[in-house]
Amino acid sequence: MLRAVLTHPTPAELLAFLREHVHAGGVTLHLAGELEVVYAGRAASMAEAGDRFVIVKADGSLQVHGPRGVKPVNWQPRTDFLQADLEDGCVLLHAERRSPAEVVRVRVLSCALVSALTLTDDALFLLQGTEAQMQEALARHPEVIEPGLTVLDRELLVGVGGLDLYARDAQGRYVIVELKRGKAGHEAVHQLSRYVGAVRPQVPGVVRGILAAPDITTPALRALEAAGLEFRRIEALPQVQEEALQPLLFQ
Amino acid sequence: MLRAVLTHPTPAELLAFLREHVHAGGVTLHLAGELEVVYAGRAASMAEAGDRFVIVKADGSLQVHGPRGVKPVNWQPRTDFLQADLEDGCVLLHAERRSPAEVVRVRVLSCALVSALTLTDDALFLLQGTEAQMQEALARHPEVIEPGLTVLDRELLVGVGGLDLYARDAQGRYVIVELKRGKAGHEAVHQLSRYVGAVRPQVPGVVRGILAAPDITTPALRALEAAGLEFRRIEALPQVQEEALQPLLFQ
DNA sequence: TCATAGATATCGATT
DNA sequence: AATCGATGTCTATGA
Repeated sequence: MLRAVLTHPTPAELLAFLREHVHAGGVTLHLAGELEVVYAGRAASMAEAGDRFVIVKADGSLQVHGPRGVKPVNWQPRTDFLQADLEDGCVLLHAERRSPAEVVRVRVLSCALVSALTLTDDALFLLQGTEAQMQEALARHPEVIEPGLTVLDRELLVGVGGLDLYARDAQGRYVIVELKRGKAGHEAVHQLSRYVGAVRPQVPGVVRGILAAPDITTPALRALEAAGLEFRRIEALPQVQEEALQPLLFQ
Repeated sequence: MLRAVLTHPTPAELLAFLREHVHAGGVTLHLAGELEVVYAGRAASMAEAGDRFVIVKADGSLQVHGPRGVKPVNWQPRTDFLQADLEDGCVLLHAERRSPAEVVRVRVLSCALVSALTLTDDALFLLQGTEAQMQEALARHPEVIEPGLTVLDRELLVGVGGLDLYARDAQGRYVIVELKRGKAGHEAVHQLSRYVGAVRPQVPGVVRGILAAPDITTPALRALEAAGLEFRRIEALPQVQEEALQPLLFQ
């Protein structure tokens, strides 16, 4: 897994190290030191310098981190071109991307540590508690939303975007359900409103719209009610939690 | 800047290393190896294992990276509690956060490389090309949007949310301008539509809504026209670029 | 603290 | 390639 590591290399040593490892298959590079970074792309440009570290992964993604926070100070999700050079006695990392056109240039003023790792590809991976799981749970147990509700379809496409749940209530009225796994805001109300407006002309009778979420912002609730739509608080999904937790036990 | 580095430490050596450096001031840790990660918090929980590396920064932020992508596979933006222990002969990193309650546990099955760096705090930093700059530019030169336009206000609050620009056209009609620095989509149309709807009842006469952006998606343009709103393509902001560059010189 | 909106958002699915 | 929707989005800002 560990291919090589150097502490306090000279620019020439660093350049040789980078050239040896940067384009080798499956290699992740980690370089810490005093760096100058320039980014230009999309609509913004940026310049920045200080104690930083750079990570270059095998897929060509590059990120420059500062002393704080999860978010990199500069990054490039995918590079079409990646090269290391000497310029004015300093190593220069140059990463380019087309479509959108972007450049990140990292000048290494001094390097304290550089390492090359071989990370084998992904391992098993589980995620639960997503909106997809919430949708699955409520499709199976629509009575949590409202007694007498029958689910007709999930992810039904209407114009642009898809309805989370398309159902019929006890009185036979069509019901459109929009799900949010977190607190619902304006955009959820507009989404639901848009779907209801798209379905109404296509079916006879009343079309109800229900926003189902664990919580809703106060202004969003006002907007929802003003639009004649409904909110259902989803407190818990007991069946789902048990089912979903099972895989964890067999880890 | 480089405090310490170890290759292939035993669990006991690794534990001692972590305990020595993890709570020292201004230290960033980098640990690569075979890791098992469990996250639980908010609405989701997740389990995941494989060749990974962990970065713990001085602010307590923790991120676990896999072989691909800029985004970490697991992370914790801020930790209230961070601790390293031995469990079943493996080092276990335990990071907790209250409000929201979240836990990330990293079990180190094997460690190839661990390092401790001291990154001094931030350096100079420049950014340009933001929406705020675009707003400033168009407020000064509203003729780019439309000849005869007079800007009345910027960031005017109406109910919830704020108008980017509030203006009057050559015929004296009120105009609401929504800006996007990139390609405008649905959400920009909904935002503008919401603002226009909020302002209309409060002023006499016609209220126009203009979405000003370098580009717009086809569905968004259809929605915009259906709502009786307008699109203005903003190709370039020549005056702004010069002005915006000035502060750079004095940084 | 809550609510809103921007972001070089990233990422995956689907057309 | 373009577009849309979700994200453990994160982060800044204002009420």
